[in-house]
Amino acid sequence: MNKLIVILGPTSSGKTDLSVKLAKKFKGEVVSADSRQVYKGMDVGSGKVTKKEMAGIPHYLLDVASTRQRFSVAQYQKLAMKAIKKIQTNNKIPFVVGGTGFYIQSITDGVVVPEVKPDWRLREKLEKMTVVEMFEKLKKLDPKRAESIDQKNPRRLVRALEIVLKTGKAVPSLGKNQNKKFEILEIGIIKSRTELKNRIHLRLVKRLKNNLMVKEIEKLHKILSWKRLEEFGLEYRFVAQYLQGKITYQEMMDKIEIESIQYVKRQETWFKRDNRIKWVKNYIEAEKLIKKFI
RNA sequence: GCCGAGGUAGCUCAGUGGUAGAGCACUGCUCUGAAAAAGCAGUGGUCGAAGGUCCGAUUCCUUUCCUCGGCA
Repeated sequence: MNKLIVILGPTSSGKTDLSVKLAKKFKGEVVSADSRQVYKGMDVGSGKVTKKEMAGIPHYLLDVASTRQRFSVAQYQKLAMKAIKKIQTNNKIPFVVGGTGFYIQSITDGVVVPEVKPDWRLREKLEKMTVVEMFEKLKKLDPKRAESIDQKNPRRLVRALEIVLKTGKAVPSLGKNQNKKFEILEIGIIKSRTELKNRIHLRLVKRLKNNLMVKEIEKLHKILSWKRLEEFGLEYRFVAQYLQGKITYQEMMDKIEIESIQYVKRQETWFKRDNRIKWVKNYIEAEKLIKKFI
C-alpha cells in the first residue's frame, strides 16, 4: 500500500524545517498544503520556503497559481493528488506539509467537492441578498442542505445556492470516507501559545526588515487591487491597509500579530477534530513515528 | 495654586435614580470549488475612594485621590 505522511501544525510552528529534515532522512518529497503559497509572487508574506531551505528536496504545489485568479480546494486536490502519484511512482515518500486544514482534508479524507465551478457573476448577484433571504431561498430549493447549513454565513449560502441553481439538483451529502488509496501517518507539531506568539513576533520583525515584505506587496499591487490584496488576509491585508494610509505602521504590526494568533486558534480548532493526528514536540519524536510507520 | 474636562469590562468609550452596555481584545466552536477566507457562541465590571440625601445611587450633593488641557 502506498504510504503518505502529513506534517501539519499552526502557523509558525516550524513545519518547513521539520519537513525538509524528515524528507531528507526518509527519501521523501514535499507537497505543500498552503492556500497562500500556491500563488506566484506571494513569498515573504506567506513564508514560502526558499530554494536554499529546500536543500535539494523537491517541493510541489508552490507557485502553481496566479494571484489574478482564485485558487480553490478542488484545484488543490487535483494537483496535489497528481504530485503524490508522481512521487510514489518514483519510489519516494510524499510528505504533505502545511497548515491549511481544508486542503489537507481534501487529501486525507478524499472529500469529493461538488463538481460545480464557481460562477463569480452569479455569486455577485446572490451576495446582494440578505442572509435571511438567501436562507429562505435555499430552504425552498434544497431543504435538506438548509437543515445543516450555517444560516448566517453568506459564503456558505452563496455556494449552496450556486450548486442548486447551476445543476437544478440538491447539494450532494458529504461522504466523509477516509482515503483508501493510501496508508496515512499524520504528524502534528505542538507548541504552546506563548511560544507561537514569540515566534510570530520574531518572524514578523524579520519579514519587515529591509522592507522586504512591504516591497513585495507594493509589487503585487501593480497588478492587483487593494481590495483583492486585503482578501488574502494577515500580512497581505494589513500591509495593504498600511500602504493605503488606512492604519499606521504600528497598527499594522499589532494587527498582524493579533490576527496571526487568532488564526493559530482556528487552525487548532480544525485539527482537534482529526483524531488520527499524532502530536509531536520535536524532530526526534517525529522520526520515531515515521520509523514505525515505514 | 486657580479654572475647565474626565475617571464605568484588558483597551476605546456609551449610558441610566431601581445594582450596567457597545466595539475591539480574550475563550470556545462551525466549516460541501474564496479556507491566512467567511461565520457563530461565550466569559468578563464591588461603574476611582469615602461620606451624605433617598425606600433605593454607578447615576444627585460634599470631600478626597488620580489623569489630561488652559492660566499662573
